[in-house]
Amino acid sequence: MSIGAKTALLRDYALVAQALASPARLALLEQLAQGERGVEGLAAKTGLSLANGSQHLQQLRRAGLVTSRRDGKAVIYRLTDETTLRLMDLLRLVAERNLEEVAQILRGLSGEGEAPDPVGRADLAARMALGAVTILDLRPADEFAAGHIPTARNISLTALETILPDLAQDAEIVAYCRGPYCIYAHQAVAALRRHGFNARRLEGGLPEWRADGFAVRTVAA
Amino acid sequence: MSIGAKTALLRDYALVAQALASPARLALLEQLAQGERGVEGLAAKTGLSLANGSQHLQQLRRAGLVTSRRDGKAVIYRLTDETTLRLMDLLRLVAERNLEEVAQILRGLSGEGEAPDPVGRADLAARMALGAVTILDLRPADEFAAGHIPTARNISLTALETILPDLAQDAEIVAYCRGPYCIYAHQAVAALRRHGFNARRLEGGLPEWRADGFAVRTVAA
DNA sequence: CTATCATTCAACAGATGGCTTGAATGATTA
DNA sequence: TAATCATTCAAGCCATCTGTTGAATGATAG
Repeated sequence: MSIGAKTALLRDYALVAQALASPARLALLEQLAQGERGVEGLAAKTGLSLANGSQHLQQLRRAGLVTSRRDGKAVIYRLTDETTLRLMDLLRLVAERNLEEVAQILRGLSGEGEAPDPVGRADLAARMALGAVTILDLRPADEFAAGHIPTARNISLTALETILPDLAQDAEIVAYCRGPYCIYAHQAVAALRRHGFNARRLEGGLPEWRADGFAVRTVAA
Repeated sequence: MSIGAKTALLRDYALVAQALASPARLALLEQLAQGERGVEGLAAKTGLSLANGSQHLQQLRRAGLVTSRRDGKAVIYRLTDETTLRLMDLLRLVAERNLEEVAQILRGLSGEGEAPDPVGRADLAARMALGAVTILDLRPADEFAAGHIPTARNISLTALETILPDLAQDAEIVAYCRGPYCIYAHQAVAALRRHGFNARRLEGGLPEWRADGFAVRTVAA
């Protein structure tokens, strides 16, 4: 009994890790961190087939990372709680520190120049109160509409060049996207810095900002 | 390039999760959290065959969770850093909150009575300064010898009954073992409370205590 | 009550993971 | 230099995981 309890516990803890152990499921979780969504939307966003996405979602549910409810004929999935965000961020942290390939990819995203340290979320909130910061949201328009940092401007990476004239050369710019796995903000910061702007990334993304209790604005549908 | 970078990053993050996704490897990590060890010792402690244990350890190394060095003809493994402890604890937290089986097993370990909240580590340190607490270390003697909380008494679960007369009925007792996965402390607390003692678990175990920077005593060999 | 539609299930093929056995490595020690 | 010893490698077997396809479910809308 006692010896079996330990085994059963380890098996269950491993089940949670197992749920995180697939690129497809991590992508689903990143999407779910933006807000709840139906199966079809999630599959489309992550490039999975419908049945495959559904199966991955069920695996996440068995591990307790997501829950689902019915809304009409659709099934809406959402993260069970924000602890999952911390798990995902720790996975990234360990990979970044200990896996050479990850460090190399991230260096590549930042271009030749050194990437400056990201801006802390409390830090950004303080600067926003002073009104002295330009915030760029690099996510697709629908995710921006579902919730974004107040005063942030939604812009795609490809359209970034076109708004350069709008930006004051001495402005302080902070870019963010989905969260710690998202690379758009890295690339945007690299591009802006190549043009001489003072740009940095936000630490984490919108989900982390929201989890910290900071204000989120939505666009009325 | 850009689209491939995202895929590669997710694959690497999943690799870290994959390393955690096996009961055998979680057991190895729990052991390694007590201190560095050779392959043979780790295999013996976790009940794995030598070759199998070696393969699991290599998988952990590929994911960057452990590192190894040679010492004479032995290979000594150790945790890369203490971030792994946080990952393991989060896995437990999610499982405890969201998986019914886990909650049920933990309730079973605590016996009929409600288990009191665990004692925080800073809390215990403060009480120790007042000298008003009895600390029990439930781990095997060799792990106790490799490092334990000062003033703690090493006692096995089976021998616990024999020391009951030593304990003052009104003493405050705090029990701990390997870490958040260890069940000895749960069981010891349940047994002590059945006998009317005021016993609680320490939050986490020795590795977490050490990671928080509190003093650890070792027994000279 | 029937038709519709989003989601899930079932069955399959291919790939990967886990454990065992026996041989190979590579640093030490005699 | 040869022998020893802890560890790792290689090969094989079985189990599990992944993604696909087509059918089944179950709630809504007509």
